[in-house]
Amino acid sequence: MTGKQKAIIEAKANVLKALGHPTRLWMAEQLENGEKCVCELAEFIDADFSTISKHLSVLKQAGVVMDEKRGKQVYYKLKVPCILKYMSCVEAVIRAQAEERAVIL
Amino acid sequence: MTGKQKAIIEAKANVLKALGHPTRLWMAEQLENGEKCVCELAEFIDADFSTISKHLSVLKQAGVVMDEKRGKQVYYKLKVPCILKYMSCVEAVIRAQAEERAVIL
DNA sequence: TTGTTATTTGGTCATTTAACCAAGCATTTA
DNA sequence: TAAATGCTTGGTTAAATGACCAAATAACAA
Repeated sequence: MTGKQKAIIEAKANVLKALGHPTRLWMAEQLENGEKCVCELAEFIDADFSTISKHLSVLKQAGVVMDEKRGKQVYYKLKVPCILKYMSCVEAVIRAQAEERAVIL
Repeated sequence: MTGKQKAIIEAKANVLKALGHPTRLWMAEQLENGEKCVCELAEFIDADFSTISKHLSVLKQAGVVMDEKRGKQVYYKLKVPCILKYMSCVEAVIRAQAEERAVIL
């Protein structure tokens, strides 16, 4: 593998990793219907504000979202909306898993 | 959020997290063209065999791959091949990121 | 049966992650 | 200008992760 190929795979993995946390994935899904300010997201998350802010910064770092300050508030939106189109397949994965476990139990 | 919704988002995040490591993502991509035994994957990965084996078990746990022992070898394959269709979008994300950084630098 | 090959498992350790709290910084409101 | 609001940053800490080594297991070969 060349250095470039390695860098690409690392960047891709980083995007997946950013979405690989329940709170962050939930946030990204909320942004599917348009931008939201931090306070709107925070309303439904049971965690410290600083924790929420840090999760958003992980998503931003990875390139999943972008932010814009307007007045007192900061608005976040998806940068590349297709990122959530994937979820139908991810759901197929977990459905298969669930069925399998059901058989085992 | 109901307990079920929470469980679903956790399971989905778990799949993304499993793919969110360069080595594991690379492995999953290798399996796109059909099953491979551990030794075939290991050939190109500069890590201990035990490390490779553990990465595969993370992918298996998450439901991304399945394994089958045949003779002395264990073969792994994608369980739900669509899991990699996504990558075109992930690539769009990292391309956007790269362009942005290029502008900054 | 003994050895060899292919892979997994258990243990250890350094690093990273994610949570909280406290403090900091803009922006707006009083 | 002072106080309040909305969010981020820095510090701390416990838990999770990922790497390696050594040992275990399983299947085949000698």
